[in-house]
Amino acid sequence: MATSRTTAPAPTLRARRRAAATEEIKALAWRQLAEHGPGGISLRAIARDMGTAPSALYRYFPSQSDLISALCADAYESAADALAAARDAAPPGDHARAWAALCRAYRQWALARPADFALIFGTPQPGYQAPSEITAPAAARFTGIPLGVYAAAVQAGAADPGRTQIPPGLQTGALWKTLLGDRPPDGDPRLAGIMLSAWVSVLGYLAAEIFGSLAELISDPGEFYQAHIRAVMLGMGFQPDLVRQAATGEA
Amino acid sequence: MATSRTTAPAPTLRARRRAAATEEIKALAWRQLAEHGPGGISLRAIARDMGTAPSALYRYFPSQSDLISALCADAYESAADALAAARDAAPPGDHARAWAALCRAYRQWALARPADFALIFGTPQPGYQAPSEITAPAAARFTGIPLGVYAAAVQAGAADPGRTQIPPGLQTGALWKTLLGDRPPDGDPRLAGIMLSAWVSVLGYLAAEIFGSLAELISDPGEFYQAHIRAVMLGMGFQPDLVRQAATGEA
DNA sequence: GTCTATACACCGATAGAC
DNA sequence: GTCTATCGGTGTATAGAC
Repeated sequence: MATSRTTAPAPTLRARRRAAATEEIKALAWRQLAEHGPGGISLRAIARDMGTAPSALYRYFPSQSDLISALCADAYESAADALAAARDAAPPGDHARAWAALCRAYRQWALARPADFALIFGTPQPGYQAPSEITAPAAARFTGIPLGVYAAAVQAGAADPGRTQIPPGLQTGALWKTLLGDRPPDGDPRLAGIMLSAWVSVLGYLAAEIFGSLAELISDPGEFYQAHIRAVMLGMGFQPDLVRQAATGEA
Repeated sequence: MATSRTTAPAPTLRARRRAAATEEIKALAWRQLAEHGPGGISLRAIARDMGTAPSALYRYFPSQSDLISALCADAYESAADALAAARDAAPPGDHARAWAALCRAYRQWALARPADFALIFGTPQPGYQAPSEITAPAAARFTGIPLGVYAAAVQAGAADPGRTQIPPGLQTGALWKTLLGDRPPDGDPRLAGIMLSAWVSVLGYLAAEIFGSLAELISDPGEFYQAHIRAVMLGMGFQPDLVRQAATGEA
């Protein structure tokens, strides 16, 4: 154990090489994910592309499941980044437009990275499920963004939870604790339930569009998505006139 | 071609044996689907369970894709049966309760047969997509049931499309033609769009619950589903007082 | 028409030499 | 850390007996 006097985090060239290899593995896995879908991630193919032996990869990821878990976390981070960017780019005062922008960014992200979307929200892979200790932080950041936008909208009076029929006291899952832990429920306790119901409605549209069950039903998905968002916003208690003017602009 | 004077459909013991074998293959495939998820359907395992050679199965299904297509059609039929049963069991006059019963049956079906749900609404399998000439009829029957219930509710005055923000003229996909072909749009043209938006919201909840992205967020999925259904019904223009009394009973 | 037998290429994972 | 070799598994396809 006597390598050096300082136990400070040395750059450790070895560690850098290892991190680079790990990133290369994930990048190639991500390409396979996009091309062949989840379940089409082949360690052998990755090794072939890297010019190494398949068994060498097991030094970086103990199994294929661990590799996919890492991809799941990255996908959540990617989605959260897209939402955060849309939130920050919205004009500060218009909360209804901010929510609509969030929904648009959500769809744009899902359309741009359908494999990531499927990895997170689609059919779980047969054997494993993403260990929540890896996924949970990224998932909490992802879900926390629309929650924050909606809470701000309610506080500013752009949305009124009283116009909904969502009862209070619905959220008691583990993730809500990490989600709302440092933010005491000073507002309406129904708020999280309303947001989650709406968020799930948006997810439903995206799943239907991206997984294909919507293609033969409608001709203009973008226009239909706008209408769907409007309906969802009304269900959340947004002011109807704000909804009407917020959901314009390309979907 | 001179087998007999009558070209009438003889029972043809051979054909019966073939049909029985086909059904056995599908049953075993369905079991694998439930146990190992889509993509885990192995022709070799089916052959092993049947005590025959793997290649023998190719006489019944030209490829694995055709087998899965058959399963897709069966899954759609199964879901449509569940919805139709709920519709027919509902008290004739109460249209709001009929819609809520439809949603409950939808969830019950999805929970009872998650593999079928994933097969139809989950991540599409990498290589093939279900040929619409096989899937479309069953899918049309499935989607037509909630559409009929909602149309009846609107006609009876239980729901008012004018309370929504769904614009008309959204539905122009191929399936809508077979869906509404024999039923001219005598009613509100927005009707189909409203129903589809709501149906997709319901699907979103089910996808989130069954695919696992909802588990760590809420503790009582059934109660949350009820609340979600209420919100969706409001978005469809159902009378609020009818919504309040319709969405009671176990979810 | 039906089935058996076989060959091919691919996969994840492991053991052990270097 | 990387390699070779190997195991058991898979879907696909073809040849040929009955």
